[in-house]
Amino acid sequence: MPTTSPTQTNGHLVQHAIAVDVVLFTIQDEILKVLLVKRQETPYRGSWALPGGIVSQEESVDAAALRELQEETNIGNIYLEQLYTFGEPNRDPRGRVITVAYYALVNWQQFQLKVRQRVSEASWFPVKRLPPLAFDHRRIVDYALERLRSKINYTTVGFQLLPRQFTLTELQSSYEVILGRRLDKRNFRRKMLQLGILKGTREFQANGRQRPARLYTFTKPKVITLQEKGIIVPF
Amino acid sequence: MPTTSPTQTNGHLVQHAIAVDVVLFTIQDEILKVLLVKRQETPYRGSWALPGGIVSQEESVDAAALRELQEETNIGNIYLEQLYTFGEPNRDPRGRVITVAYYALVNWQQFQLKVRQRVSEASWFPVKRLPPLAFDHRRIVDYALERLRSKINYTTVGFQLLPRQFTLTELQSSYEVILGRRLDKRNFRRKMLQLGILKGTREFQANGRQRPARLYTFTKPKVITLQEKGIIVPF
DNA sequence: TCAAAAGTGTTGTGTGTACACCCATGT
DNA sequence: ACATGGGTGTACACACAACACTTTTGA
Repeated sequence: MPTTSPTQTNGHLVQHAIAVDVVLFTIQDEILKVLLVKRQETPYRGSWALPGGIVSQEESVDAAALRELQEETNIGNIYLEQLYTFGEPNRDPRGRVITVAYYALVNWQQFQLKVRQRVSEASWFPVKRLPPLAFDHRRIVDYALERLRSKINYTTVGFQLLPRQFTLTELQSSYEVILGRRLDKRNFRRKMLQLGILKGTREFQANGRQRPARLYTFTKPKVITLQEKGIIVPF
Repeated sequence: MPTTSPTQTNGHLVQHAIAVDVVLFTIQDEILKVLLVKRQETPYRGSWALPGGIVSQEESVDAAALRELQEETNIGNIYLEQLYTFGEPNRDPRGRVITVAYYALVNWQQFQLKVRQRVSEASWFPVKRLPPLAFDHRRIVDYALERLRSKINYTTVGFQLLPRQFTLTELQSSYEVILGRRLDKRNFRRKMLQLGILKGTREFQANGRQRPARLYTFTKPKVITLQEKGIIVPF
Protein backbone atom coordinates (compact mmCIF):
# COMPACT_ATOMS: atom_id res chain seq x y z
CA MET A 1 0.00 0.00 0.00
CA PRO A 2 1.41 3.40 -0.86
CA THR A 3 2.30 5.61 2.05
CA THR A 4 0.46 8.57 0.59
CA SER A 5 -3.23 7.98 0.46
CA PRO A 6 -4.06 7.40 -3.17
CA THR A 7 -7.38 9.12 -3.15
CA GLN A 8 -9.04 11.78 -1.15
CA THR A 9 -12.32 13.60 -1.06
CA ASN A 10 -12.78 16.52 1.26
CA GLY A 11 -9.65 15.47 3.04
CA HIS A 12 -11.05 12.09 4.01
CA LEU A 13 -9.48 8.89 2.88
CA VAL A 14 -12.26 6.89 1.25
CA GLN A 15 -11.73 3.23 0.75
CA HIS A 16 -13.99 0.26 0.31
CA ALA A 17 -13.91 -3.46 0.53
CA ILE A 18 -14.16 -5.04 -2.91
CA ALA A 19 -15.51 -8.51 -3.42
CA VAL A 20 -15.95 -10.73 -6.42
CA ASP A 21 -18.84 -13.13 -6.83
CA VAL A 22 -19.01 -15.77 -9.52
CA VAL A 23 -22.09 -17.33 -11.03
CA LEU A 24 -20.76 -20.65 -12.28
CA PHE A 25 -23.10 -22.41 -14.68
CA THR A 26 -23.07 -25.98 -15.84
CA ILE A 27 -25.51 -28.32 -17.52
CA GLN A 28 -26.16 -31.64 -15.82
CA ASP A 29 -28.87 -34.04 -16.94
CA GLU A 30 -30.28 -31.42 -19.28
CA ILE A 31 -30.78 -28.96 -16.45
CA LEU A 32 -29.00 -25.63 -16.14
CA LYS A 33 -27.39 -25.44 -12.72
CA VAL A 34 -25.48 -22.92 -10.62
CA LEU A 35 -22.84 -23.66 -8.03
CA LEU A 36 -23.60 -22.38 -4.54
CA VAL A 37 -21.67 -22.60 -1.31
CA LYS A 38 -23.03 -22.66 2.20
CA ARG A 39 -21.81 -19.75 4.28
CA GLN A 40 -19.91 -20.57 7.43
CA GLU A 41 -19.72 -17.05 8.76
CA THR A 42 -22.11 -14.33 9.73
CA PRO A 43 -24.01 -12.67 8.23
CA TYR A 44 -26.25 -15.16 6.48
CA ARG A 45 -24.50 -18.01 8.25
CA GLY A 46 -25.93 -21.24 6.92
CA SER A 47 -27.42 -19.60 3.84
CA TRP A 48 -26.46 -20.50 0.33
CA ALA A 49 -24.40 -17.95 -1.52
CA LEU A 50 -22.36 -17.49 -4.65
CA PRO A 51 -18.72 -18.49 -4.45
CA GLY A 52 -16.63 -15.41 -4.09
CA GLY A 53 -14.40 -13.45 -1.81
CA ILE A 54 -12.42 -10.35 -1.18
CA VAL A 55 -10.06 -8.86 -3.72
CA SER A 56 -6.62 -8.70 -2.19
CA GLN A 57 -4.26 -5.81 -2.41
CA GLU A 58 -2.08 -6.78 -5.31
CA GLU A 59 -4.26 -8.81 -7.61
CA SER A 60 -6.48 -7.53 -10.37
CA VAL A 61 -10.21 -7.92 -9.94
CA ASP A 62 -10.29 -10.37 -12.84
CA ALA A 63 -7.54 -12.38 -11.20
CA ALA A 64 -9.49 -12.49 -7.96
CA ALA A 65 -12.51 -13.90 -9.76
CA LEU A 66 -10.34 -16.48 -11.48
CA ARG A 67 -8.73 -17.44 -8.20
CA GLU A 68 -12.09 -17.91 -6.48
CA LEU A 69 -13.27 -19.99 -9.38
CA GLN A 70 -10.25 -22.23 -9.30
CA GLU A 71 -10.56 -22.71 -5.57
CA GLU A 72 -13.99 -24.22 -6.22
CA THR A 73 -13.10 -26.30 -9.26
CA ASN A 74 -10.03 -28.16 -10.39
CA ILE A 75 -10.14 -26.83 -13.88
CA GLY A 76 -8.00 -24.17 -15.43
CA ASN A 77 -9.03 -22.26 -18.50
CA ILE A 78 -12.64 -21.71 -17.56
CA TYR A 79 -14.60 -19.16 -19.53
CA LEU A 80 -15.10 -16.17 -17.27
CA GLU A 81 -16.74 -12.86 -18.08
CA GLN A 82 -17.37 -9.79 -16.01
CA LEU A 83 -21.05 -9.17 -15.49
CA TYR A 84 -21.79 -6.06 -13.50
CA THR A 85 -20.66 -4.17 -10.43
CA PHE A 86 -23.12 -3.86 -7.58
CA GLY A 87 -22.37 -0.89 -5.42
CA GLU A 88 -25.31 -0.14 -3.20
CA PRO A 89 -24.14 0.95 0.25
CA ASN A 90 -26.38 -1.42 2.18
CA ARG A 91 -26.10 -4.63 0.25
CA ASP A 92 -23.87 -6.13 2.96
CA PRO A 93 -25.02 -5.72 6.57
CA ARG A 94 -21.42 -5.71 7.81
CA GLY A 95 -20.74 -2.44 6.10
CA ARG A 96 -19.89 -1.27 2.69
CA VAL A 97 -18.83 -3.99 0.30
CA ILE A 98 -18.85 -3.38 -3.41
CA THR A 99 -18.97 -6.54 -5.46
CA VAL A 100 -17.88 -7.16 -9.00
CA ALA A 101 -19.95 -10.03 -10.34
CA TYR A 102 -18.78 -12.51 -12.96
CA TYR A 103 -20.30 -15.47 -14.65
CA ALA A 104 -18.51 -18.57 -15.81
CA LEU A 105 -19.33 -21.69 -17.79
CA VAL A 106 -17.96 -25.15 -17.25
CA ASN A 107 -18.84 -28.48 -18.74
CA TRP A 108 -20.02 -31.00 -16.28
CA GLN A 109 -17.94 -33.94 -17.45
CA GLN A 110 -14.60 -32.38 -16.79
CA PHE A 111 -15.72 -30.71 -13.62
CA GLN A 112 -14.36 -32.00 -10.35
CA LEU A 113 -15.69 -30.50 -7.18
CA LYS A 114 -12.92 -29.69 -4.76
CA VAL A 115 -14.20 -29.18 -1.25
CA ARG A 116 -12.58 -26.17 0.27
CA GLN A 117 -11.63 -26.03 3.91
CA ARG A 118 -13.24 -22.69 4.61
CA VAL A 119 -16.42 -23.69 2.83
CA SER A 120 -18.49 -26.32 4.55
CA GLU A 121 -20.54 -27.30 1.54
CA ALA A 122 -20.79 -26.62 -2.15
CA SER A 123 -23.56 -27.89 -4.33
CA TRP A 124 -25.23 -27.45 -7.70
CA PHE A 125 -28.78 -26.10 -7.87
CA PRO A 126 -31.08 -25.85 -10.86
CA VAL A 127 -31.47 -22.19 -11.76
CA LYS A 128 -35.19 -22.70 -11.76
CA ARG A 129 -35.23 -23.94 -8.18
CA LEU A 130 -32.76 -21.92 -6.19
CA PRO A 131 -32.85 -21.82 -2.41
CA PRO A 132 -32.98 -18.42 -0.70
CA LEU A 133 -29.63 -16.75 -1.29
CA ALA A 134 -27.51 -14.48 0.87
CA PHE A 135 -27.10 -10.77 0.18
CA ASP A 136 -28.36 -9.71 -3.24
CA HIS A 137 -27.07 -12.89 -4.84
CA ARG A 138 -30.41 -13.85 -6.27
CA ARG A 139 -30.42 -10.69 -8.30
CA ILE A 140 -26.91 -11.44 -9.51
CA VAL A 141 -27.91 -14.92 -10.67
CA ASP A 142 -30.91 -13.50 -12.51
CA TYR A 143 -28.72 -10.96 -14.20
CA ALA A 144 -26.16 -13.61 -15.18
CA LEU A 145 -28.83 -15.79 -16.69
CA GLU A 146 -30.17 -12.91 -18.69
CA ARG A 147 -26.70 -12.17 -20.01
CA LEU A 148 -26.05 -15.80 -20.86
CA ARG A 149 -29.34 -16.09 -22.72
CA SER A 150 -28.52 -13.00 -24.66
CA LYS A 151 -24.95 -13.88 -25.57
CA ILE A 152 -25.77 -17.38 -26.69
CA ASN A 153 -27.58 -15.79 -29.61
CA TYR A 154 -24.63 -14.09 -31.21
CA THR A 155 -21.50 -15.68 -29.73
CA THR A 156 -20.18 -19.16 -29.18
CA VAL A 157 -20.19 -19.08 -25.37
CA GLY A 158 -22.60 -21.99 -25.40
CA PHE A 159 -19.86 -24.35 -26.50
CA GLN A 160 -18.13 -23.87 -23.15
CA LEU A 161 -20.76 -26.06 -21.57
CA LEU A 162 -19.91 -29.03 -23.78
CA PRO A 163 -17.00 -31.47 -23.82
CA ARG A 164 -14.42 -31.33 -26.60
CA GLN A 165 -16.43 -33.70 -28.74
CA PHE A 166 -20.20 -33.55 -28.81
CA THR A 167 -23.17 -34.53 -30.92
CA LEU A 168 -25.42 -32.01 -32.58
CA THR A 169 -28.26 -33.21 -30.41
CA GLU A 170 -26.22 -32.42 -27.30
CA LEU A 171 -25.42 -29.01 -28.69
CA GLN A 172 -29.04 -28.32 -29.44
CA SER A 173 -30.04 -29.53 -26.02
CA SER A 174 -27.66 -27.08 -24.36
CA TYR A 175 -29.23 -24.22 -26.30
CA GLU A 176 -32.70 -25.37 -25.39
CA VAL A 177 -31.82 -25.67 -21.73
CA ILE A 178 -30.38 -22.15 -21.63
CA LEU A 179 -33.10 -20.51 -23.64
CA GLY A 180 -35.86 -22.45 -21.95
CA ARG A 181 -37.62 -23.39 -25.17
CA ARG A 182 -37.53 -26.06 -27.84
CA LEU A 183 -35.78 -25.45 -31.14
CA ASP A 184 -36.44 -27.05 -34.49
CA LYS A 185 -33.94 -29.82 -35.12
CA ARG A 186 -33.48 -29.33 -38.85
CA ASN A 187 -33.22 -25.57 -38.69
CA PHE A 188 -30.81 -25.73 -35.79
CA ARG A 189 -28.48 -28.18 -37.51
CA ARG A 190 -28.47 -26.34 -40.79
CA LYS A 191 -27.72 -23.06 -39.08
CA MET A 192 -24.93 -24.49 -36.93
CA LEU A 193 -23.24 -26.30 -39.78
CA GLN A 194 -23.34 -23.39 -42.16
CA LEU A 195 -21.61 -21.17 -39.61
CA GLY A 196 -18.43 -23.06 -40.48
CA ILE A 197 -17.27 -23.36 -36.89
CA LEU A 198 -17.91 -27.07 -36.43
CA LYS A 199 -15.89 -29.96 -37.75
CA GLY A 200 -17.42 -33.41 -38.02
CA THR A 201 -15.16 -36.20 -36.81
CA ARG A 202 -15.21 -39.79 -37.98
CA GLU A 203 -16.25 -40.93 -34.56
CA PHE A 204 -19.72 -41.76 -33.40
CA GLN A 205 -21.36 -41.92 -30.04
CA ALA A 206 -23.48 -44.96 -29.34
CA ASN A 207 -26.01 -43.88 -26.79
CA GLY A 208 -28.02 -47.00 -26.31
CA ARG A 209 -30.09 -48.98 -28.68
CA GLN A 210 -30.53 -46.31 -31.34
CA ARG A 211 -28.54 -45.04 -34.26
CA PRO A 212 -25.16 -43.61 -33.13
CA ALA A 213 -24.66 -39.88 -33.47
CA ARG A 214 -21.71 -38.26 -35.19
CA LEU A 215 -19.31 -36.39 -32.92
CA TYR A 216 -18.27 -32.86 -33.76
CA THR A 217 -15.58 -30.54 -32.49
CA PHE A 218 -15.52 -26.78 -32.30
CA THR A 219 -12.90 -25.44 -34.71
CA LYS A 220 -12.32 -22.06 -33.09
CA PRO A 221 -9.76 -21.77 -30.30
CA LYS A 222 -12.00 -19.63 -28.11
CA VAL A 223 -15.29 -17.87 -27.77
CA ILE A 224 -16.02 -15.67 -30.75
CA THR A 225 -18.64 -13.13 -31.63
CA LEU A 226 -20.56 -13.91 -34.76
CA GLN A 227 -21.10 -11.01 -37.09
CA GLU A 228 -23.27 -10.24 -40.04
CA LYS A 229 -25.40 -13.24 -40.84
CA GLY A 230 -23.80 -15.35 -38.16
CA ILE A 231 -26.43 -15.13 -35.51
CA ILE A 232 -27.00 -18.57 -34.08
CA VAL A 233 -30.52 -18.35 -32.80
CA PRO A 234 -32.61 -15.63 -34.39
CA PHE A 235 -34.42 -13.33 -32.04
CA MET B 1 -18.49 2.97 9.13
CA PRO B 2 -18.87 -0.18 11.21
CA THR B 3 -16.46 -0.59 14.08
CA THR B 4 -15.62 -4.11 13.06
CA SER B 5 -13.76 -4.28 9.79
CA PRO B 6 -16.28 -5.45 7.23
CA THR B 7 -13.97 -7.74 5.33
CA GLN B 8 -10.88 -9.66 6.03
CA THR B 9 -8.58 -12.01 4.20
CA ASN B 10 -5.83 -13.77 6.06
CA GLY B 11 -6.36 -11.40 8.90
CA HIS B 12 -5.52 -8.34 6.79
CA LEU B 13 -8.00 -5.60 6.21
CA VAL B 14 -8.13 -5.12 2.48
CA GLN B 15 -9.66 -1.98 1.12
CA HIS B 16 -9.39 -0.07 -2.08
CA ALA B 17 -10.12 3.31 -3.51
CA ILE B 18 -13.04 3.21 -5.91
CA ALA B 19 -13.46 5.73 -8.66
CA VAL B 20 -16.10 6.32 -11.28
CA ASP B 21 -15.33 7.60 -14.76
CA VAL B 22 -17.96 8.74 -17.20
CA VAL B 23 -17.76 8.77 -20.97
CA LEU B 24 -20.26 11.46 -21.86
CA PHE B 25 -21.23 11.47 -25.53
CA THR B 26 -22.97 14.12 -27.52
CA ILE B 27 -23.45 14.91 -31.17
CA GLN B 28 -22.52 18.40 -32.30
CA ASP B 29 -22.42 19.43 -35.94
CA GLU B 30 -22.85 15.83 -37.01
CA ILE B 31 -19.76 14.74 -35.11
CA LEU B 32 -19.77 12.34 -32.19
CA LYS B 33 -17.95 13.98 -29.30
CA VAL B 34 -16.78 13.09 -25.81
CA LEU B 35 -16.43 15.43 -22.85
CA LEU B 36 -12.93 15.59 -21.37
CA VAL B 37 -11.54 17.58 -18.48
CA LYS B 38 -7.99 18.80 -18.01
CA ARG B 39 -6.39 17.40 -14.91
CA GLN B 40 -5.18 19.84 -12.32
CA GLU B 41 -3.44 17.34 -10.11
CA THR B 42 -0.68 14.84 -10.44
CA PRO B 43 -0.40 12.32 -11.89
CA TYR B 44 -1.07 13.24 -15.52
CA ARG B 45 -1.32 16.90 -14.52
CA GLY B 46 -2.32 18.86 -17.60
CA SER B 47 -3.51 15.79 -19.47
CA TRP B 48 -7.03 15.34 -20.67
CA ALA B 49 -9.08 12.78 -18.78
CA LEU B 50 -12.61 11.52 -18.39
CA PRO B 51 -14.73 13.33 -15.84
CA GLY B 52 -14.93 11.26 -12.73
CA GLY B 53 -13.98 11.01 -9.12
CA ILE B 54 -13.89 9.00 -5.99
CA VAL B 55 -16.90 7.14 -4.64
CA SER B 56 -17.61 8.44 -1.18
CA GLN B 57 -18.46 6.36 1.82
CA GLU B 58 -22.21 6.48 1.82
CA GLU B 59 -23.25 6.82 -1.79
CA SER B 60 -23.88 4.01 -4.23
CA VAL B 61 -21.51 3.67 -7.15
CA ASP B 62 -24.31 4.59 -9.55
CA ALA B 63 -25.06 7.68 -7.48
CA ALA B 64 -21.42 8.71 -7.62
CA ALA B 65 -21.43 8.49 -11.40
CA LEU B 66 -24.62 10.53 -11.54
CA ARG B 67 -23.16 13.10 -9.20
CA GLU B 68 -20.01 13.48 -11.28
CA LEU B 69 -22.10 13.81 -14.37
CA GLN B 70 -24.27 16.51 -12.90
CA GLU B 71 -21.27 18.43 -11.67
CA GLU B 72 -20.18 18.70 -15.30
CA THR B 73 -23.56 19.44 -16.81
CA ASN B 74 -26.63 21.28 -15.66
CA ILE B 75 -29.01 18.62 -16.76
CA GLY B 76 -30.84 16.13 -14.66
CA ASN B 77 -32.24 12.93 -16.04
CA ILE B 78 -29.31 12.04 -18.25
CA TYR B 79 -29.16 8.52 -19.62
CA LEU B 80 -26.38 6.73 -17.76
CA GLU B 81 -25.33 3.12 -18.04
CA GLN B 82 -22.64 1.15 -16.31
CA LEU B 83 -19.99 -0.02 -18.71
CA TYR B 84 -17.29 -2.08 -17.09
CA THR B 85 -15.07 -2.20 -14.04
CA PHE B 86 -11.36 -1.85 -14.58
CA GLY B 87 -9.43 -3.39 -11.77
CA GLU B 88 -5.80 -3.77 -12.79
CA PRO B 89 -3.52 -3.03 -9.85
CA ASN B 90 -1.26 -0.64 -11.75
CA ARG B 91 -3.68 1.44 -13.75
CA ASP B 92 -3.15 4.39 -11.41
CA PRO B 93 0.45 5.28 -10.52
CA ARG B 94 -0.62 6.64 -7.11
CA GLY B 95 -1.61 3.20 -5.97
CA ARG B 96 -4.51 0.93 -6.33
CA VAL B 97 -7.61 2.56 -7.71
CA ILE B 98 -10.39 0.46 -9.14
CA THR B 99 -12.66 2.35 -11.48
CA VAL B 100 -16.23 1.65 -12.47
CA ALA B 101 -16.75 3.14 -15.92
CA TYR B 102 -20.05 4.48 -17.19
CA TYR B 103 -21.21 6.04 -20.39
CA ALA B 104 -23.84 8.69 -20.79
CA LEU B 105 -25.67 10.40 -23.63
CA VAL B 106 -26.81 13.97 -23.75
CA ASN B 107 -28.27 16.05 -26.50
CA TRP B 108 -26.23 19.05 -27.41
CA GLN B 109 -29.03 21.60 -27.52
CA GLN B 110 -30.05 21.26 -23.92
CA PHE B 111 -26.51 20.89 -22.71
CA GLN B 112 -25.00 23.73 -20.73
CA LEU B 113 -21.41 23.44 -19.74
CA LYS B 114 -20.92 24.36 -16.12
CA VAL B 115 -17.31 25.08 -15.37
CA ARG B 116 -16.34 23.41 -12.16
CA GLN B 117 -14.01 25.05 -9.75
CA ARG B 118 -11.76 22.10 -9.25
CA VAL B 119 -11.51 21.48 -12.96
CA SER B 120 -9.66 24.08 -14.93
CA GLU B 121 -11.04 23.15 -18.29
CA ALA B 122 -13.64 20.95 -19.85
CA SER B 123 -14.07 20.51 -23.55
CA TRP B 124 -15.68 18.34 -26.17
CA PHE B 125 -13.47 16.30 -28.49
CA PRO B 126 -14.47 14.29 -31.55
CA VAL B 127 -14.12 10.61 -30.72
CA LYS B 128 -12.11 10.20 -33.88
CA ARG B 129 -9.55 12.79 -32.82
CA LEU B 130 -8.92 12.40 -29.14
CA PRO B 131 -5.88 13.88 -27.47
CA PRO B 132 -3.66 11.58 -25.39
CA LEU B 133 -5.63 10.63 -22.31
CA ALA B 134 -4.62 10.03 -18.72
CA PHE B 135 -4.54 6.58 -17.15
CA ASP B 136 -6.30 3.93 -19.24
CA HIS B 137 -9.02 6.34 -20.25
CA ARG B 138 -8.46 5.82 -23.94
CA ARG B 139 -9.32 2.19 -23.51
CA ILE B 140 -12.45 3.15 -21.61
CA VAL B 141 -13.60 5.48 -24.38
CA ASP B 142 -13.01 2.78 -26.97
CA TYR B 143 -15.02 0.35 -24.93
CA ALA B 144 -17.84 2.85 -24.47
CA LEU B 145 -18.02 3.52 -28.17
CA GLU B 146 -18.16 -0.16 -28.90
CA ARG B 147 -21.03 -0.57 -26.44
CA LEU B 148 -22.90 2.40 -27.85
CA ARG B 149 -22.55 1.12 -31.39
CA SER B 150 -23.81 -2.22 -30.31
CA LYS B 151 -26.78 -1.02 -28.27
CA ILE B 152 -28.00 1.41 -30.88
CA ASN B 153 -28.90 -1.65 -32.93
CA TYR B 154 -31.47 -3.13 -30.61
CA THR B 155 -32.45 -0.39 -28.16
CA THR B 156 -33.58 3.19 -28.34
CA VAL B 157 -30.55 4.73 -26.61
CA GLY B 158 -29.86 6.72 -29.73
CA PHE B 159 -32.85 8.95 -29.06
CA GLN B 160 -31.09 10.33 -26.01
CA LEU B 161 -28.85 12.34 -28.28
CA LEU B 162 -31.76 14.20 -29.85
CA PRO B 163 -34.04 16.97 -28.59
CA ARG B 164 -37.65 16.26 -27.73
CA GLN B 165 -38.74 16.95 -31.27
CA PHE B 166 -36.62 15.96 -34.21
CA THR B 167 -36.82 15.26 -37.91
CA LEU B 168 -36.25 11.82 -39.36
CA THR B 169 -33.19 13.17 -41.14
CA GLU B 170 -31.73 14.25 -37.81
CA LEU B 171 -32.49 10.84 -36.37
CA GLN B 172 -30.85 9.10 -39.28
CA SER B 173 -27.86 11.37 -39.05
CA SER B 174 -27.33 10.47 -35.40
CA TYR B 175 -27.32 6.80 -36.31
CA GLU B 176 -24.88 7.38 -39.12
CA VAL B 177 -22.56 9.38 -36.90
CA ILE B 178 -22.50 6.68 -34.26
CA LEU B 179 -22.17 3.77 -36.62
CA GLY B 180 -19.70 5.54 -38.85
CA ARG B 181 -21.45 4.60 -42.07
CA ARG B 182 -24.21 5.87 -44.31
CA LEU B 183 -27.66 4.33 -44.17
CA ASP B 184 -30.28 4.18 -46.88
CA LYS B 185 -32.86 6.90 -46.34
CA ARG B 186 -35.94 5.02 -47.45
CA ASN B 187 -35.09 1.85 -45.59
CA PHE B 188 -34.22 3.75 -42.44
CA ARG B 189 -37.46 5.72 -42.40
CA ARG B 190 -39.61 2.70 -43.12
CA LYS B 191 -37.98 0.71 -40.35
CA MET B 192 -38.21 3.50 -37.80
CA LEU B 193 -41.84 4.26 -38.52
CA GLN B 194 -42.96 0.67 -38.46
CA LEU B 195 -41.47 0.20 -34.98
CA GLY B 196 -44.39 2.22 -33.66
CA ILE B 197 -42.30 4.25 -31.26
CA LEU B 198 -42.44 7.56 -33.12
CA LYS B 199 -45.30 9.99 -33.31
CA GLY B 200 -45.43 12.56 -36.08
CA THR B 201 -46.44 16.01 -34.91
CA ARG B 202 -48.16 18.65 -36.97
CA GLU B 203 -45.14 20.89 -36.74
CA PHE B 204 -42.47 21.31 -39.32
CA GLN B 205 -38.93 22.50 -39.16
CA ALA B 206 -37.91 25.04 -41.82
CA ASN B 207 -34.22 24.58 -42.23
CA GLY B 208 -33.45 27.05 -44.95
CA ARG B 209 -34.60 27.27 -48.47
CA GLN B 210 -35.84 23.74 -48.87
CA ARG B 211 -38.98 21.87 -48.01
CA PRO B 212 -39.63 21.86 -44.24
CA ALA B 213 -39.25 18.54 -42.44
CA ARG B 214 -41.89 17.04 -40.21
CA LEU B 215 -41.04 16.91 -36.53
CA TYR B 216 -41.46 13.68 -34.60
CA THR B 217 -41.46 12.79 -30.95
CA PHE B 218 -40.48 9.59 -29.23
CA THR B 219 -43.56 7.97 -27.69
CA LYS B 220 -41.82 5.84 -25.09
CA PRO B 221 -41.01 7.35 -21.72
CA LYS B 222 -37.51 5.93 -21.57
CA VAL B 223 -34.93 3.78 -23.29
CA ILE B 224 -36.37 0.44 -24.25
CA THR B 225 -34.97 -2.78 -25.63
CA LEU B 226 -36.54 -3.89 -28.86
CA GLN B 227 -37.38 -7.54 -29.05
CA GLU B 228 -38.39 -9.97 -31.70
CA LYS B 229 -38.45 -8.16 -35.01
CA GLY B 230 -37.64 -4.84 -33.46
CA ILE B 231 -34.01 -4.48 -34.35
CA ILE B 232 -33.43 -0.96 -35.57
CA VAL B 233 -30.39 -1.34 -37.73
CA PRO B 234 -29.77 -4.87 -38.95
CA PHE B 235 -26.31 -6.29 -38.41
C1' DT C 1 -39.41 -56.58 -35.51
C1' DC C 2 -39.54 -52.93 -32.73
C1' DA C 3 -38.26 -48.88 -30.19
C1' DA C 4 -35.61 -44.85 -30.14
C1' DA C 5 -32.95 -41.25 -31.58
C1' DA C 6 -30.14 -39.70 -35.89
C1' DG C 7 -30.37 -37.59 -39.90
C1' DT C 8 -32.19 -35.13 -44.03
C1' DG C 9 -35.22 -31.01 -47.98
C1' DT C 10 -38.64 -28.16 -49.49
C1' DT C 11 -41.82 -24.43 -49.48
C1' DG C 12 -44.09 -20.18 -48.05
C1' DT C 13 -43.42 -15.90 -45.77
C1' DG C 14 -41.21 -12.02 -44.31
C1' DT C 15 -37.24 -8.91 -44.01
C1' DG C 16 -33.02 -6.69 -45.74
C1' DT C 17 -31.23 -4.25 -49.54
C1' DA C 18 -30.71 -1.69 -53.56
C1' DC C 19 -32.30 1.88 -56.21
C1' DA C 20 -34.57 7.06 -58.66
C1' DC C 21 -37.74 10.41 -58.85
C1' DC C 22 -41.16 14.11 -57.43
C1' DC C 23 -42.30 17.66 -53.64
C1' DA C 24 -42.19 21.90 -51.08
C1' DT C 25 -39.91 25.72 -49.92
C1' DG C 26 -36.66 30.03 -49.91
C1' DT C 27 -33.84 32.70 -52.58
C1' DA D 1 -36.50 29.10 -62.10
C1' DC D 2 -33.49 26.84 -59.48
C1' DA D 3 -31.14 24.79 -55.69
C1' DT D 4 -31.75 22.10 -51.62
C1' DG D 5 -33.03 18.68 -48.72
C1' DG D 6 -37.82 16.18 -47.73
C1' DG D 7 -40.34 12.54 -48.84
C1' DT D 8 -41.99 8.17 -51.18
C1' DG D 9 -42.48 2.48 -53.62
C1' DT D 10 -40.92 -1.60 -55.83
C1' DA D 11 -38.39 -5.73 -57.00
C1' DC D 12 -35.06 -9.17 -55.82
C1' DA D 13 -32.45 -12.08 -52.86
C1' DC D 14 -32.08 -14.42 -48.89
C1' DA D 15 -33.06 -16.01 -44.20
C1' DC D 16 -36.42 -17.75 -41.01
C1' DA D 17 -40.06 -21.00 -39.86
C1' DA D 18 -42.86 -24.82 -40.36
C1' DC D 19 -43.20 -29.40 -41.34
C1' DA D 20 -42.55 -35.65 -41.91
C1' DC D 21 -40.24 -39.33 -43.19
C1' DT D 22 -36.20 -42.62 -43.67
C1' DT D 23 -31.98 -44.57 -41.49
C1' DT D 24 -29.38 -46.99 -38.21
C1' DT D 25 -28.66 -49.35 -34.33
C1' DG D 26 -29.48 -52.43 -29.92
C1' DA D 27 -32.57 -55.09 -27.60
